[in-house]
Amino acid sequence: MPTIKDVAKLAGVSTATVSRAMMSPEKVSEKTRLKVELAVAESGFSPNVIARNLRRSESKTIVIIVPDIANMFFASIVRGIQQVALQNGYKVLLGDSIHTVEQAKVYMDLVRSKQADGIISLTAELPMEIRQGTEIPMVMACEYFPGFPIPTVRIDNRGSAKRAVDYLLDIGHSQIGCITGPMENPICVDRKAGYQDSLQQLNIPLDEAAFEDGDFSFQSGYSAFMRLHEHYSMTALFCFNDMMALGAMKAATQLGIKVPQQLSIVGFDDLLFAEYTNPELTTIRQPQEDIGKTAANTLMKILQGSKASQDTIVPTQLLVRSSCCAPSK
Amino acid sequence: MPTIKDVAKLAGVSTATVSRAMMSPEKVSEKTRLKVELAVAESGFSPNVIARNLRRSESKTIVIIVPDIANMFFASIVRGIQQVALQNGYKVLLGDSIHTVEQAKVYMDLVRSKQADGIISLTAELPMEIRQGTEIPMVMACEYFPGFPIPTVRIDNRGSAKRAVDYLLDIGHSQIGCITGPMENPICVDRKAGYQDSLQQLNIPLDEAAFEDGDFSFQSGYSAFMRLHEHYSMTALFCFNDMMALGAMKAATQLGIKVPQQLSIVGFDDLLFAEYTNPELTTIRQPQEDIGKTAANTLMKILQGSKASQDTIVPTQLLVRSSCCAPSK
DNA sequence: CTGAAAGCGCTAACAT
DNA sequence: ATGTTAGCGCTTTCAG
Repeated sequence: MPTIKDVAKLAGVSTATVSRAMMSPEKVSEKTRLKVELAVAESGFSPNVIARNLRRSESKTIVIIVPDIANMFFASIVRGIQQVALQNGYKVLLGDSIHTVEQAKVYMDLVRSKQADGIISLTAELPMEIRQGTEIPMVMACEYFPGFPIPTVRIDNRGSAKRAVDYLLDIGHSQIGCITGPMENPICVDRKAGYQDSLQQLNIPLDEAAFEDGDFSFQSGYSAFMRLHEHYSMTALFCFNDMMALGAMKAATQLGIKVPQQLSIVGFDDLLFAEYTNPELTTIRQPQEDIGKTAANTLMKILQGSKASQDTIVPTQLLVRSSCCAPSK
Repeated sequence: MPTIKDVAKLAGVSTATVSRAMMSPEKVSEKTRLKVELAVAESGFSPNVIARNLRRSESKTIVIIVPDIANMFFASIVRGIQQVALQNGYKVLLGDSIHTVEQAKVYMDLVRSKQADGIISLTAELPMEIRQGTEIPMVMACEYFPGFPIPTVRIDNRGSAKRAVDYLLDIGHSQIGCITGPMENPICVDRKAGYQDSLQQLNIPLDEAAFEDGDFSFQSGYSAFMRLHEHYSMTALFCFNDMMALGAMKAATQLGIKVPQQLSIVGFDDLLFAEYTNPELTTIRQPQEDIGKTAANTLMKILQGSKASQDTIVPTQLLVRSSCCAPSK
């Protein structure tokens, strides 16, 4: 591989001039710029970015931490991030933390060791160190943790959940089961509060038996419904994500419960497959790609040195499809 | 951030000794090693990996090129790759080529510019340059391109497709529609050949009307079925992937066609959701995580300088679920 | 507008 | 076993 020295020799100029011709062409005379360009082409030179990064002490790379790369929810967010990162000349490293803070730490260390400039975390399962403020440029998307002094991009989880349950109430349900996510997770606490807000406004008593925990996977939705069905009688079900909703739908079908005639189901996220389920899934749409883009833009600003970056709340939307109907009398 | 110099000063040794203490502890006396470790801890030193990489001219990073990050098929493969990469001390960069060779080239250039050591490509949409052998350490997974001198890890597409269609014939079908992928793609050509092999062995005449092209997306499966249904009468359908199968299933349901009673459907891939569709999808299982691991292992060997790396074919499996039954008479 | 020279932080001969 | 020294390839003052 040719280096900048080779190009300089070939063009009959100094390495400094070659560097300038590439980095800031306006600082170089038209004539020499052309000489350099020619030499670059002729030699097939491609700058060693590692050397450049060392010199400028930046890596032009950001890291995305996802808790589970197999969870389809993150794909579009990643794509959104990738888009604006690339536009800004950044590469994107994807790190799967497998729901462990140890792995998350490994990825955060990439910044310390100068392999990355900043982090976008799609999980709140992060080392506690960051509680007392971290020097690491970082933004969190979707999830958050009260007390973490980190800019976040997310939705109004409480309001969105209320919206979903309001809809079920509107069409006549009052026995509404709920499959939650892991309740250590603040967004799950919020969604549960939203569910409760909704019932309370109609003075419907809360029943702890209406809840079963899942972990956001298909499988957990399936088994949570099986448990729930044992001890709670319902005409509708609200699930904290689409994957669990699909799992629950399968369980119901297997038990001979007709959806939506005997059981209405509402999901959360609006994954790609949500309109291809049978019946099609009514759900709360999170603008995944937007969330990714916004998070990336926020990080870009931080990397450019702007301090005061706020949390942003992006809007959601209830998508009414055919997995719900009025309860049969 | 403290540098190796600071640590050296603190420990009262030379920078070389600090470096040795970290890289090859056995070359350093017990006593000084402890001094160094202490100094490292006290200063909070974390080595600048960029500098190290420059010096050693390697980046300990590999790049995965995926044609479409939103296609769920790739998630588990990526996870498999990530696992063995991490075990071998490599980071993983994920690049979405959005089905363009230009973007793919951008990612391949990361190797030239020393930002990455090697590539695993999950797409065959690559610059033609690599036809005449490339110096870039690279392996291809799932897809391949005849004439590319690159080690590949993939399945027997032709045999697997035949297997799927054989099954449909076995249970009594003979009018079998087929939703293919883009036919420029060699694996699609193979799968189509497998379909034909299957019919030919029973001397069933081939009918070009049985085919419609899709692009592997839900949406394309839906619309391909709508078109196919116009001009071809069938009792069974073979789709080149699960996402299209689900799209087709939705289209059939919408047309009032009962699955499987009036239409049996077989997919391909065994995505996570395949056993949560309604009815559950019979499909060809690709061992996605294994494919990823094998590809990564192959690349690791290449990076360690071993030349003769062969193509590997990993086995598939027909998973019989409830989306198929004998045709009604 | 251009060149000379000084490093970025680290590792690896080569000495001792 | 440890220290000295010379870069890896690039950017960026500082002079001219």
